[in-house]
Amino acid sequence: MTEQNAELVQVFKALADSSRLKLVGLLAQQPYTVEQLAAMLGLKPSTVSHHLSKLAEVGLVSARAEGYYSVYQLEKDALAANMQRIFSSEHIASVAADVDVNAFERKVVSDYSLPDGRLKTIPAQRKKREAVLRYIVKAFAPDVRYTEKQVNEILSRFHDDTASLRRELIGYKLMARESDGSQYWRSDL
Amino acid sequence: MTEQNAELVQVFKALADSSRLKLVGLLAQQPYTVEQLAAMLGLKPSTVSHHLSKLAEVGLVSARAEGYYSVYQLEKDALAANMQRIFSSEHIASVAADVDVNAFERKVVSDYSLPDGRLKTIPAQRKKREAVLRYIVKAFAPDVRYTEKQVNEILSRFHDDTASLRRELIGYKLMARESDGSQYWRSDL
DNA sequence: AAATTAATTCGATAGTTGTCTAATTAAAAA
DNA sequence: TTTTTAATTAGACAACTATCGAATTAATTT
Repeated sequence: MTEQNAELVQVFKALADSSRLKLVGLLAQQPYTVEQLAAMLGLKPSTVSHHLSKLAEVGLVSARAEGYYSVYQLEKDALAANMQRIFSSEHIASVAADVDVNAFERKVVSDYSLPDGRLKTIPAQRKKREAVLRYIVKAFAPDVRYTEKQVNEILSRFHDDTASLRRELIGYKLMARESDGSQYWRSDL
Repeated sequence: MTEQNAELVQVFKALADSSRLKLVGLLAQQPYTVEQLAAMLGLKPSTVSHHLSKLAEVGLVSARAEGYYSVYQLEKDALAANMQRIFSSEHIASVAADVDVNAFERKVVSDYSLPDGRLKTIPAQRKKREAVLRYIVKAFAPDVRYTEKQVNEILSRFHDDTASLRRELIGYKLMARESDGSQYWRSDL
């Protein structure tokens, strides 16, 4: 989900600043007031307050009121939990879960197709040729046997050079044929 | 050291972007070319190249040339190493190692001091009073016994209300005295 | 009640950065 | 060799943000 990603990005953003990283380091030792932290970092209290609220937004620190002081402390559990969460390998994988892994192949097919659906050319480059062939092979039904003539008939809807297309489909193991060449069928499933 | 901090900040910055986090997620599954990644993320190749170079700067990904493609892959070891490094509690502490923890107390003393070194007032607030007293007590030599008269003589260089200062020094256990009140000495070492 | 004081919020500014298009480089295909 | 093609670099623009000073709020001390 994208929200997963967004939440993670927020945590990283919160830590991706030198001043805030120092704040976390200081609060890891003991709680401090805003004024104390400001003096130690050489920043204005308003600036430190701003940083602390960013850290608090993602749950890394919390404040308790004491007199008219705000005493901030590190939420060590939240920090540890985030770290666990962030770097478990399953999660790394899921960060990309919502991106469209087929977008590249679709783009290639689109780039090589004319408005009427025929191919401009057969791509010379391996990756792109394969993408186009994987698209073309879908024009054949699964579990159906075709004669060479029928195969050419279908392939001609994509490009005149049906011989090349047929040879490549076999080469990439997207289609297979009888050793006597009498029948063809999809073998990409 | 500040460089430690700076390097860490760079790693966090590298991960603090939604697109780059997706790139890491994708490359965690398998290597890809820039063109493929661009299609999957819906970005221009130049943008993806820019992101990848940021990730490469901190060692999270690397590229190998293959034809005129650049095939990028995730440096899983570097990722794991960073994670270890980042979240070991010792390191967290060291992130703040170079900030001046005494800056707050020095600022308080400075704020309450006149140009001639005397106190404007004795701070009413506990934290600040303690900071000032810790500064004043340094005017007494360690391991020396003082009469009350000598104590007052020294304290009068800071403020006329020597009685209050003396009482507070005892109260904060920065100085001690004989039960008969005949002798005073530092007890803050 | 009046005056201090710590914290927060608001507005402004300077610096950073994500993204794009255009130009350049390097390598492969024709 | 000439033409494609993938990648990178450079330049530009818009969005974001770290920091500060001023104004506001909330709580304490006098």
